[in-house]
Amino acid sequence: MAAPSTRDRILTATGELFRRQGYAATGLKSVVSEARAPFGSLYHHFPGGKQQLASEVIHASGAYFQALVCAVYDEQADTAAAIDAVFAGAADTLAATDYEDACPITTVALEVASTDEVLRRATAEVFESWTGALVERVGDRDRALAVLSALEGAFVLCRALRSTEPMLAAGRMAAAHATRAPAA
Amino acid sequence: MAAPSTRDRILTATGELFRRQGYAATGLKSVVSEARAPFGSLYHHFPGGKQQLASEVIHASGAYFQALVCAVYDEQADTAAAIDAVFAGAADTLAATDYEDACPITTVALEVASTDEVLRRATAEVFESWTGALVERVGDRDRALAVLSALEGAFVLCRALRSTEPMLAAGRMAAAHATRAPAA
DNA sequence: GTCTATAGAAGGATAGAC
DNA sequence: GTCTATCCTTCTATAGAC
Repeated sequence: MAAPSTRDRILTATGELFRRQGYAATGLKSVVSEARAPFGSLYHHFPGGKQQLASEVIHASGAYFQALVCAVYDEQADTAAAIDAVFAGAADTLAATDYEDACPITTVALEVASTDEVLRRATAEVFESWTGALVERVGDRDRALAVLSALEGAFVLCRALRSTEPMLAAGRMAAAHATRAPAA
Repeated sequence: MAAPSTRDRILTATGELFRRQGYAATGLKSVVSEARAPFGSLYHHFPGGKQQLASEVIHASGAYFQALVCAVYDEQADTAAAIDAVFAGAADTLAATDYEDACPITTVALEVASTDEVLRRATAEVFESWTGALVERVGDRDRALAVLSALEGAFVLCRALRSTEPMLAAGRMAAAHATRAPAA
């Protein structure tokens, strides 16, 4: 494959730093240092500054994560097995990465929800896209939102407790719920 | 009631800022300004600086939130109604506060999980305490962690989407799960 | 389009008068 | 124990050479 462009390296580095430590704690100096790019290139490629960079990172990592989860999901034959596989896969990844590689946008989403309307909208678009993909698979929006809530919340607890236990517990609940008949 | 002490005003103000915008984005200058306290008082009462302040805030808001949730829970007659009441109450609070008044420590928990071991432990202790309170009520640790994951994740989605829909969907799932017979 | 240097504001923390 | 002034670092952003 071709070597990634400066712009792509900046996006990737920012995404990793956001996932690990969030939006406010991530300085643009650390970004260019991590991306091995000169500082000026950042404002050349992202004239809108930190906000534009964050907006693009949110959408890019959102799309990447959605593709990843859908790939795991669609390998399985039925809904229960698919949900199980997604939560078990998330648990494995957490354990294998020292609890760093969780949802790429949750931390940022919480930081900006009440402080930056542009970025809040970006995270909302990503969550809506994920919800749409889940609706196609579990059948209705109510169950899709419930399953996604379980996954997001389990990421929080696993990272704080440094344990995969919440992810596995949430997975059992989500799999059972997604295969139950919808309520009246 | 007596007027709150300078120390208490600092703790309260910090808790509100953390809940709204997180740890890294909250400057100590804003804290003392919000608390109407002189800057020097902060280091007089919290010689350990921002980390000590955050640690105390995490524990204090954690205890406060636990008491609040337990009070709502214990007013109900059975498990399903209790879980319903907690999630519905969270949804009402979110809508009434412009989606600002959510879990007081989630944002901070995610920010510090991979960057500050002292604070990560503080958030872990709080989550463990909540889990213990839930175990007493829903019967086992697996279901307690699943219900808590659903609640935490729903807070994330509700704040990002500015909708109570995820909280209500997660509540239905959690109530059904908490009343189901435990798996073998 | 790449890169360096720096401006101007805000960050955490400290000293010391009162 | 209250409060002001300040230190040094880091932040976002810009200017301008190459």
